[in-house]
Amino acid sequence: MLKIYKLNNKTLFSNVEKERDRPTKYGPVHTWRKYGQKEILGSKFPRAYYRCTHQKLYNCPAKKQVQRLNDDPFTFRVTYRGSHTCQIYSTAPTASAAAPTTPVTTSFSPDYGPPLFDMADAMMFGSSGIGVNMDIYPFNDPSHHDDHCYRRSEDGDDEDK
DNA sequence: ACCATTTGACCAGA
DNA sequence: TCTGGTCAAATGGT
Repeated sequence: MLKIYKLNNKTLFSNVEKERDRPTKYGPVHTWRKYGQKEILGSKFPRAYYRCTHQKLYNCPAKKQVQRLNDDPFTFRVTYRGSHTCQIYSTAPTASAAAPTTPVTTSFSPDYGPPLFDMADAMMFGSSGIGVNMDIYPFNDPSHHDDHCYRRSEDGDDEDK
């Protein structure tokens, strides 16, 4: 699953930050823990690696990586890998044991609010010059074909060494 | 004190 | 061996 996010200056960064852990009416939001960052050949900006915060509790394999574009520093590619075994995206059997207090009633609907907290992570890539005030414009990128930089982006939970 | 981030090291695949 | 992905100790924030 690949998403493209774009920044604009409207929303305060602090707002984005607060959005991070706040559950919405759509259900609890997934939170990510950063576990690595790498310089990528041919990319001006490093790529950051995240995984589900509650991996330990739920054994959730969900991961994502955030890559800022070379030509457009306001645009980020966020590649999601794996599927959550916890909470709303859950399709895995272990979800029942995983979400004791969280009824999995909400499905991932198109009108699900933009995961702003993603940008909080993304903006940490040397946002110098951009300023603190920005807004986020996430949108799916169905017509994205050049996956040469990426391995499979389907949720089939590819190789996990 | 607990938990997330940082950062270089380490590892595996091409 | 090079590159991308992950680990884990140290660090910082709450």
